[in-house]
Amino acid sequence: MATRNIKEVAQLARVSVGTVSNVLNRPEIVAPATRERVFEAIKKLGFVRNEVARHLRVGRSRTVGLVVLDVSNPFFVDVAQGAEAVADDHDSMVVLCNSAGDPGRERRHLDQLEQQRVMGILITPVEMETPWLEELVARGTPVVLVDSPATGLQCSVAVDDRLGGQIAGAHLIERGHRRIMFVGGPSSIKQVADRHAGVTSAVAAADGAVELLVSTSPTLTVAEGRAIGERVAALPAAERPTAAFCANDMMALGFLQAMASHGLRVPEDLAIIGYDDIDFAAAAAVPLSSIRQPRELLGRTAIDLLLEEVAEPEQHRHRQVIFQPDLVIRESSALRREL
Amino acid sequence: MATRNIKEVAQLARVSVGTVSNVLNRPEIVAPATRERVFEAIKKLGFVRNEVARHLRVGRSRTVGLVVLDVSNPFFVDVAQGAEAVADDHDSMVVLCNSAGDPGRERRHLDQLEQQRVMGILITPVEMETPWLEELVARGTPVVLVDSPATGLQCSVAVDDRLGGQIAGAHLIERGHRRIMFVGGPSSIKQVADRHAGVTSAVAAADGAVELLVSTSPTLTVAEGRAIGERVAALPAAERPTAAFCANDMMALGFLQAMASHGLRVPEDLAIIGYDDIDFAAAAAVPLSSIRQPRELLGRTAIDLLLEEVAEPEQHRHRQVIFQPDLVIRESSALRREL
DNA sequence: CCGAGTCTTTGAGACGATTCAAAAGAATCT
DNA sequence: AGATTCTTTTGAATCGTCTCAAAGACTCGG
Repeated sequence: MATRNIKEVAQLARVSVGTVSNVLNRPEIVAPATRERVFEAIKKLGFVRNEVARHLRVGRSRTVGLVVLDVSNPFFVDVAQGAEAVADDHDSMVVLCNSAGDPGRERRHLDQLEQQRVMGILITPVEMETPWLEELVARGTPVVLVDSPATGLQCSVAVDDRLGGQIAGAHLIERGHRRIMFVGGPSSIKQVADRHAGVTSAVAAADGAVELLVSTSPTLTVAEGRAIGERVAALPAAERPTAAFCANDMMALGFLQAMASHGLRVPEDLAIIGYDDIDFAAAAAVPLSSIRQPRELLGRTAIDLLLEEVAEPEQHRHRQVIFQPDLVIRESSALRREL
Repeated sequence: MATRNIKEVAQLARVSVGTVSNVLNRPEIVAPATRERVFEAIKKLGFVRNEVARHLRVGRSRTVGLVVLDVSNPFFVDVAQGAEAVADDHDSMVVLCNSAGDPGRERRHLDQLEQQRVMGILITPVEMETPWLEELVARGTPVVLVDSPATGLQCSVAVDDRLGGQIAGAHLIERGHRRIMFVGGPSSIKQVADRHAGVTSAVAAADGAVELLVSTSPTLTVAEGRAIGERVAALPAAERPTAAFCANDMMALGFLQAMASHGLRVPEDLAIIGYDDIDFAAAAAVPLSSIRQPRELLGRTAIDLLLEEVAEPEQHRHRQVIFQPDLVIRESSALRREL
């Protein structure tokens, strides 16, 4: 209730509001004695600067919005932590928003962030075409796309998902698999589409000797992975793939659970490889092979690009940063299959 | 750049700023024809309402801060999702802040939130005594403590951690364990202290027949769990506990990994039970027994209490809501040990 | 003691939306 | 037509802070 303002502080310290403002923002230009008086008044009143008014006057905010596809996926949490670490050093704040794969929620979050006049937005869009994102950019909010296609309209950081898919596919083929399933999500998500394209090209390179099955689901969750796993486990052995490449580790974990509950052994009966290499992948029932992405680095780089654009809007040139994924082989795909 | 304001809209629509504001806030009191003209102007200019100015004038914000101990712990992510679901229905926004167990970071986040004049704060404090939190409350920001002690100064929601510890201890004792280790964190964290007290009381109830070892670490992470696990695995079998109760599932997962890498079988050589029952617990190398907490409900209830306090500050009475934890038995503690 | 520099402090506008008393305009009734 | 009521619209004041031109206070050399 008793929220004090600069004017009350000025009164108590017997100075003008301008001086109080100076003490707050450029203390070095205020005479030490005055400065001291003002500090005392601030402490006595319990004054806390109203960032809202400051922001209104100054015109730019110190917070950055980060809109992710799924907060319950540790991959995005790690990206967020990377971004936050950098923001901290620039006394900015990252507000984390969860679109949960829903374009409607995504849009509401973007609207809110724009209304708050955030400094900028980092986003992993739900869909490849997002007209309102482009309008938002056109109206002047800097945006950096995270782990997503580069449209040239803004900066982006991404990991080469096509390459990741290719590496995963090549690895399974090298291990002797000839019947591989891609367990994916909506192909409207660029990452999913690229990983799929990657594994497809690896299969194509194997000269027709390898068969690629595809199973998709609306979301990339543990539950969906388990559901697809159930269906696969129910197939007669001859029709079943011998390996599954899951679009992310969450699905892979669910898929793995389904195998276990149906008494199928991993990797003997079916090998699994996931994507992202989240920390929980190594702790799974069968430690999960995965395609590793530099998660924190992704977040750090994204906000670096944003801060760069904000600092020098004039001479800023949009850039596309692309990282390489790595293959991490664990037990779930360790076995070499006899042909 | 081209960020339009209400005045430009008014000009284009040939009305006063007051009318534009009315269209935005109480469209029903504006004549349909005028309303239409204003909407057109808004669309043509790409006007987006400046929430900062609005907030300054109106005095209350529509965002709630949620400060958690560890964003990388899915438990807190689930709490956050519960809170966000409710916030959504009240077109409010939850901003998630991570104290990462560091009182300094916690304080910085609280300062920032107070400066932003958020509607209120939900927090799982790092330490039991947090003087600046009390000052913040005294200055008028409503606070709800989440999963934390009730001081009477504000509302709180929690799960009975003592009971949870007791249930976990009783379960292990019932399974025949006589040498149990509590794998905990800093006892300055109330949850840890309570879970410890709970298991201690369960041991005491067993009439001296059971020995309780304690191992603590500075943080409740997978890495710390693994480190303690390494030390335990290195002990001669006779000195080793036969069961470990970990202060949360993250530590339990780390502990489990250490067992596996030292060739110790779970639950045969050593049983494990965790706390929180995060989704990944069931997907672990050995599915993890755990004490389940109503995670989303915790978040929902917390923000409900906050909204209630904000809506009627006068007649609001602070309340302490306490939920009961449940025991979930999985393979990691399923075995009955022969005495 | 004066004038030219330095330091400090002042205070009147912004910033963009909301509010609300009052004015203007329309409709109804006598 | 004039009085009365109801509906719409207006625009000045306000929220709390920052900015910046200008005033005031000091210092110092001549």
